[in-house]
Amino acid sequence: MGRRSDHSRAELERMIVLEGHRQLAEAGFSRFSAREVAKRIGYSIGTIYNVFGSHDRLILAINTRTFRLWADHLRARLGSADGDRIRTLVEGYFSFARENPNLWMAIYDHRLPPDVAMPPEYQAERGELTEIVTSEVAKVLPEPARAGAPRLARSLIATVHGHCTLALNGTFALMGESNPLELALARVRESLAAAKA
Amino acid sequence: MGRRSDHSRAELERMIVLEGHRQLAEAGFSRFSAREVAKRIGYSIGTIYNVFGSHDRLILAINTRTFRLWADHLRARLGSADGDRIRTLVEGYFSFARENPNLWMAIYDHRLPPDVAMPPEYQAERGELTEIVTSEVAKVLPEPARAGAPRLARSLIATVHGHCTLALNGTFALMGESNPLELALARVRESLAAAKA
DNA sequence: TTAAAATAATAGACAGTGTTCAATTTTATG
DNA sequence: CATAAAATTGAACACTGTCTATTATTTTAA
Repeated sequence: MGRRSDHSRAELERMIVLEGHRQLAEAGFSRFSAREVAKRIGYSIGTIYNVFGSHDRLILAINTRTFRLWADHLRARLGSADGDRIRTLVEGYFSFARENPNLWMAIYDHRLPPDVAMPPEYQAERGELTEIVTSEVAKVLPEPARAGAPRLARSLIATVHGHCTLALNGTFALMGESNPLELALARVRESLAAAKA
Repeated sequence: MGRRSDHSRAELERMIVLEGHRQLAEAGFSRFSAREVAKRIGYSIGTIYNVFGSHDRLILAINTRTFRLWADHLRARLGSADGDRIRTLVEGYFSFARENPNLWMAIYDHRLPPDVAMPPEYQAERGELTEIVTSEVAKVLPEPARAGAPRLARSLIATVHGHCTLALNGTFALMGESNPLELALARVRESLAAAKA
């Protein structure tokens, strides 16, 4: 059959990503099924492969969307932030991950094979996220230290990421730690204080 | 058939874990196959399930072994360390992950379902690893701050873990960062310095 | 020594998965 | 309307983890 409804190709693509997003959020990375996505939007598995080409590229498209939602989440929080924007940033990192654990973890669960290229949109959304952090870090640093903001921002992202990962996968609970967020924030503050001096 | 060779049950268990370890190191978590493990040691898939009961418990057994090797790796490095034991620790964390990327990542790739319990040996090996770090952190802290060593150690593990994760999955390379290890070490030093003051 | 019980191992069946692709149906165009 | 183009299908393939009835061996008991 050919085009069977009023959906353009772009709209079909959106439908698949949207339903895929829903599925990934519900089932998690390991139980995600492209067949199930197709079934739920009333298409067959072949259509998914015509549009996305592979499982990897479908996941990539879904993760790109997650990145965008995550960046939106941070921007919204920063928009209505009181003075402590660094805390807002760390809390925003954690809260998105906690509110969307399967989606957030899927970003890091998915390791793309060497033969499949990273889509430009994916890299763009990812870049925006780091840009948000970098600009906030720069704001907090005194003029002479500001040149080091990008590098410090990457490092602070890694620091918060590590705390968030171990929080979500239960490692901190196993270690008897009940407040990973405050732990992460303390580390970030120390590093910023050191950069100021 | 019954026992067909001179392998005791415990020896068979070891054989499976050993070959599984090899497979996991080669293929990585997503391409790991219990069937392939069985085939390579000359047994059938059923035997794996008689011994381990499920895919999850096999992975758990393999990851337990990885934890032990990792702890050994750190102990060996600390044993022949010069004065800078903190650097040795961070470097040991990174070097094990870099030398065994698939095994190291598999530890965090594997999310065990809520219905399968964590084996005591798993938790024990994991505990030893954090103990190594905690004791080194305690050594570096002045007497009055030493009570906070366990909590700080957890946090520093998370910090280094985050840097190591983003290093191995290519995020740092994408961000243009070429030396994640030194970044991690700098953050750790800052936090230790802050704890001393 | 032989019979019974316990153990070990197998291989096939089942329901899934990602992937491919020839066949088919729908739409658009001349 | 006829034809070309595009979109969609679903069966087939080679896998996967999991379960189970069957068979073979070893151990134990009589």
